[in-house]
Amino acid sequence: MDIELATTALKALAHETRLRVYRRLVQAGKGGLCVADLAAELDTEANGSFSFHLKELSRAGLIASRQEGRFIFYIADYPAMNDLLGYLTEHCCAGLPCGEQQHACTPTEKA
Amino acid sequence: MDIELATTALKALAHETRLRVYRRLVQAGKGGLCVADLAAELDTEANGSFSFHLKELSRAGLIASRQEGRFIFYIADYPAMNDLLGYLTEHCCAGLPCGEQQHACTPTEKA
DNA sequence: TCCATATTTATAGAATAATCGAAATGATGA
DNA sequence: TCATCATTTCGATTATTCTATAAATATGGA
Repeated sequence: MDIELATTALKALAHETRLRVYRRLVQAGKGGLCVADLAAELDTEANGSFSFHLKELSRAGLIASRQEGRFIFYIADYPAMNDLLGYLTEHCCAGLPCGEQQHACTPTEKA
Repeated sequence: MDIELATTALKALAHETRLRVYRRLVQAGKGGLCVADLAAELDTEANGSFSFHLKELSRAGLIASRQEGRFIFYIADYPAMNDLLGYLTEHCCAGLPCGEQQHACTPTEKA
């Protein structure tokens, strides 16, 4: 993780719609959600603006997509998330013990 | 943590200068660093632009300040950081076991 | 008091990002 | 093939954020 990648990811998350999309996908697990369902759940429309935000999250490497018939499913990229969180807290607290724990979230096959 | 606070924090971090400041302060521990030292370490200048970025991080609740003589020390707000990280990963992976660990970083008195 | 240092505030212009509506693409089933 | 649904692309407009510069405030020392 370098600083450019990190700011791109943070910028992508720094928007209400995108943050809600991302959190919902993180919660959805490995199966992901298709655009229409995602929009419905977040009480918004699957229009140009929504598509733009999905692309921003994709571009930042935070989510990926997969086509299934005429639906496109988006899925959270868990390793990318863990990298970002790790980057924020790296070498914290001047090396003194502070109860630091690396965050880890690696979904199982079933999820 | 609500979504507005979260986007404010992420927006604050989504800038190269501010992210570098923040990471440096997280690493500095409870003592923090004064503006001039911070700027020197990050190879930038303690000018209006730098001050603006510090204020953005402050406004977002990510850092705090304390005056000591004519120096102002900035300090990372660790609980705020932990709240933000927790917010991003809340209820991840559809409730299935995924090795999730809450991040925790609570500096000791000495730090 | 006067000066130097540390930091912030103010303001304006430049750069970036967000929103909207309409048109375009691509997959599916009748 | 045609109509339809799901989604993206494009272009214009508006809003937000960044940078730079100068001036202002506050502190401590001569």
